Amino acid sequence: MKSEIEQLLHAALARLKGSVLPDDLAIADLGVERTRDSTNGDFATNLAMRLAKGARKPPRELAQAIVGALEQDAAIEKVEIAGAGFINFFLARDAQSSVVKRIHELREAYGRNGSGANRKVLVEFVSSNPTGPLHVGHGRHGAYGASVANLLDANGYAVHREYYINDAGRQVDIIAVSVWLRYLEACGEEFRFPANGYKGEYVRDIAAQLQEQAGQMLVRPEAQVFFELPPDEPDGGNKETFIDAVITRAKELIGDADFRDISQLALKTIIADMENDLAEFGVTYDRWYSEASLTTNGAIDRALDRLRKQGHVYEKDGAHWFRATAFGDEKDRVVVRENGVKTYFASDIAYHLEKRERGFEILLDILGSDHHGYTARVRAGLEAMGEPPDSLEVQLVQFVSLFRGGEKAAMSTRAGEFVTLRQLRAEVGNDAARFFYVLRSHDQPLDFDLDLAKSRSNENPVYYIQYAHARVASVGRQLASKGYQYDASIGLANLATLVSPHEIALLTLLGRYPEIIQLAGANRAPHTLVHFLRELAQAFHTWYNAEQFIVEDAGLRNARIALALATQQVVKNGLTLLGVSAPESM
RNA sequence: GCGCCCGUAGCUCAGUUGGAUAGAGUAGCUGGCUUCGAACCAGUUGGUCGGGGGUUCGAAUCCCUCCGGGCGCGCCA
Repeated sequence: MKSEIEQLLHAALARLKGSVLPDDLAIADLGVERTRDSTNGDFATNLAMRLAKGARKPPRELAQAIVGALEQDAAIEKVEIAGAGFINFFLARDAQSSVVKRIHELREAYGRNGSGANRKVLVEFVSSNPTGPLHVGHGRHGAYGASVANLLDANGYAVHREYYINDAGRQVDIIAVSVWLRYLEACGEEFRFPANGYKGEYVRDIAAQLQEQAGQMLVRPEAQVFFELPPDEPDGGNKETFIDAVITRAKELIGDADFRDISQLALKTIIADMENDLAEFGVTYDRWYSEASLTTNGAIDRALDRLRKQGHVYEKDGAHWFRATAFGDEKDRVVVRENGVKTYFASDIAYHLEKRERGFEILLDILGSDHHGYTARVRAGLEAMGEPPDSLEVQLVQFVSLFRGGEKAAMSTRAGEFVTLRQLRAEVGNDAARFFYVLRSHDQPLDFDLDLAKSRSNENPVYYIQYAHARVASVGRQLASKGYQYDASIGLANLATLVSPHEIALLTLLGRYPEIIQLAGANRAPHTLVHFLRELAQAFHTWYNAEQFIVEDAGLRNARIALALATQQVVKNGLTLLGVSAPESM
């Protein structure tokens, strides 16, 4: 409807050029928008106010001229000038109710559109280190990323979902040595476990697997060899040395090959667990991309070659530096360390180059808000390699705090508090979790109210929306039990009988849905859809309480049921994009 | 110190990219089930949009500044 109005305005402005409006006037945006208040019509534009200066006419006078130049259109009932110079468009009733027909035809495709023009977008999200189970923070990334990917898909983008596995580097050694130490413990050794080792219960589980596979075959060292290190050896903070000593010792004792086998077992187990956890949460990927593969497939060498050929790498203090400052980053970045090992940053730009090589136009990274420094440097890397820096888009997701009984719930592994995504899902259910995670804008810290999320009561907003869907299903059952049958052709032929304010309000909202999908997709903002669905459910519940659907008059009855079914369809379409189920009964 | 994000009703948050009288949920208060599901609805109380200045027809939104909060700033990953 918006585009029809824009066409009418374009034609009107063309007619006014050279007389009321200057010949060379360029208008980029007609400013046609939905009105907030229906007393101002269905659509409005601020065009006259913006053009007033160039036309040297008062806004209202110019608005009058524009309205006078508009052609008649069957879909527009009337056009008004209001306020400082707004032009308000009121839709004809037929144009309002025709949305019900469209929804009946398109069904689950209603709202989907081609605005993405099939552009290839790679959405990378969660990408948590494979060193332990996913926690509630990752859950937000999963829910948000999956919903954004769904929205982009609905907007006609060619979407690819990817999880980047950090399966290279020191942390892999740390998880491996943690497993090995727990294995030793299970074999009866006694020692002080390193403070920076991974201490979760899952490590013991993997150690138990190891024990099953290996029996008592692995070399059991004299524990003293490393546990008699000086007690004042630093083993806290971030710059650990004790754990590195333990890793080195472990490799000496059992050999690199066995150590690698342990790390492979740990990674395989943990990744399988994360994949399973996310899949149960309705979050699935097209590919799990291994960081380690960047070395084997040559992507890192290709990336470094490109940087070197462009002259953006120099040597200092024995290390190789990327001149990131030449591309707007705040400091230069090491890509190859003094010891010859490539940095995480080298992997990162290689990964993004490789995404470009696979033909992705938009690289959408969904990252924790603590990664905000990362954007500038990866973008600098892309630009230096000759790729468009704008191809990288980063959405930062803020942290999650859990609240229980009005108190902030502690989230420490050590205290054995509620931390994992799996626990959260078990406590509140997948639907409530998916819903609550995207209820708030992703760039806003999230207070997750556990009591509210798991309450099976009227105060829980997820049920409010699902209830609208279930209620329509219930009407269908009631209809059958009263001996009626819904006849779509009668219903769609009698849409003109839907005239109450509640029905008009509902029709208007249904018509807005495709715009909401576009808006939410363009802004990477699933919460926009959540708020819309709440509004839609409210309009439905209001109508439901105000009118009886199952009435004698067959025309009215079928028309109302057609509207109810259209509402149900849109609720379902929206919830599906959010990964929330739309139950027939609750 | 430098950089990024943020501050809207008692609480949790929207606000369609600068529009019309700043809105929801929740909490409080008042009503509505013999009737398609009350997990619902109707009504009502509640605001210096952190403070100040600026830009313009028009600012919660853009700019400056101050106050307050969160997060980053490794040859870690």
